[in-house]
Amino acid sequence: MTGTGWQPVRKTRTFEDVLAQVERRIAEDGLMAGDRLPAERQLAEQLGVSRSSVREAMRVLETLGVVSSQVGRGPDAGAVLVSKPDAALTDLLRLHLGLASLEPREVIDTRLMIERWAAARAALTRPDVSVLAEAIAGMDRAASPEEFVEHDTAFHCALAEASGNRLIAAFMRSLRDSLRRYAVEAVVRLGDTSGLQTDHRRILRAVLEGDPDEATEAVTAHLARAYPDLCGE
Amino acid sequence: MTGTGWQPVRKTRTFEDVLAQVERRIAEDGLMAGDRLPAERQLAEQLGVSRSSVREAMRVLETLGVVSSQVGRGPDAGAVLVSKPDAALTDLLRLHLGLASLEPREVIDTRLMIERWAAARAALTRPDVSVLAEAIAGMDRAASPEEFVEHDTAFHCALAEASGNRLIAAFMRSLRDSLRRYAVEAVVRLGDTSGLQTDHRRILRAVLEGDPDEATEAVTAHLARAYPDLCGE
DNA sequence: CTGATGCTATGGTCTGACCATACTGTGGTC
DNA sequence: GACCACAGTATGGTCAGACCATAGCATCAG
Repeated sequence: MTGTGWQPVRKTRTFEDVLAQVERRIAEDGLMAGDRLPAERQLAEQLGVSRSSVREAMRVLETLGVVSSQVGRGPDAGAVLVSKPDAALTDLLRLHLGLASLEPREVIDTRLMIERWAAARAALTRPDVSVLAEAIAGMDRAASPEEFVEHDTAFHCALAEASGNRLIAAFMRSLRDSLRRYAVEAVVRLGDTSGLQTDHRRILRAVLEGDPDEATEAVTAHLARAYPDLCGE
Repeated sequence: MTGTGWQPVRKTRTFEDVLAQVERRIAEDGLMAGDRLPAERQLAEQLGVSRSSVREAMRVLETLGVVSSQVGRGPDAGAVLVSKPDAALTDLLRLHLGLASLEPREVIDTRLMIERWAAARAALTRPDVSVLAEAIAGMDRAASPEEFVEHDTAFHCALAEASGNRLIAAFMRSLRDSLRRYAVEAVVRLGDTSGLQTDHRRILRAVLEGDPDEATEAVTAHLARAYPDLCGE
């Protein structure tokens, strides 16, 4: 289950074996999101392992956003395959930020990279921009920095969604979740949000007009305003 | 432990409580990579839960690349805090690709985005390029597409490392791991690798000369050659 | 036909046991 | 005193079996 390269010759643990078997079954049977996995007790018997080991494997799959477990009985109960990488990415970023093994700077830089790319892509695909417009209106109405950031996050995540790339959109959502604290600080530091709103409208206009270069430029200007100390790129 | 937003009012499971406690302890005590967590039995007693629940929490943390468990006794035994997000990202991508909830196109596009950014950054930071040069030499010596891709991966990952952003470098490694199969196919399809090598040398030169625009351009040209069907960006 | 009620399969949790591992300390030997 | 063999022990890994809460399902009474 772990990545391809691993130096130590460590013996494969039972739950790792379960993971491999489940992954193999997913690939061979062509299982998709929405399909059900066998019940824990059943899977344990099939693989000749204890239920504990199956449970640990399930926990891993759940952490990776691949399965969702529901108690009870019926079609929706049991371990169902899903596709929710967001929580996994968010947890990953938050924990590694907490461990100080990632600098905020690195996370913010990553966000800059994603956002510029997504804006250009969104301008090319001419998406539905109603969510973007609504988010801008929400920011206009916002009565507190927290509320402003809430709608700001919605705006930027919608922009990433509009790029049409689900991986990048998921990454963007996770980055925003991890950076919410810093975003609020930035808004408080700025005080006046009218400049940010001007930027947002410029980004929206560029997307509407299908001008990727202008969209990239607008996003760059926006982020330079929001994080002036990090603009040196 | 799960991300901030979660609609269902689902009762907090015990292992999630353990995760929260451990995370709190990491934050409050300022624990860093290399520090040890209490033993499973000890932690279970401290938190008033069973060892099973502690183990499930450990499995999650291990999946996220935050802890590493070692059996035996001594200073290196037990659950040690680490910082290895690579395997987590790789597993995440591979599983979601297997579930067909992510298209190869989306992953490859993400790679393009990262690579262009990293090349420009590397050109600005003037890193040690010996690894890059060695990777190019390795590709010259390669006797099979698999071997070529091996060194090609090393080259592109080294480029990402050279950007100085560990998050992006980790993401790049995971992307390459997930895409190894497609990379080999691309090399086989091309047949002749001399063009790719010309590109690699151009990228290396641009980084050496500290020219970020040329580096971006070189990477773009390289990827357009490697994935001609995806060049429409 | 409808509603109430017991049944049952599911995940969630706990307990207690045993194993393999790898360090630690002890004691004997040279 | 230095060194080595060996028992002790704390660690994670695994298993078996039990009990609980949940939630759909089947049955039966009206």
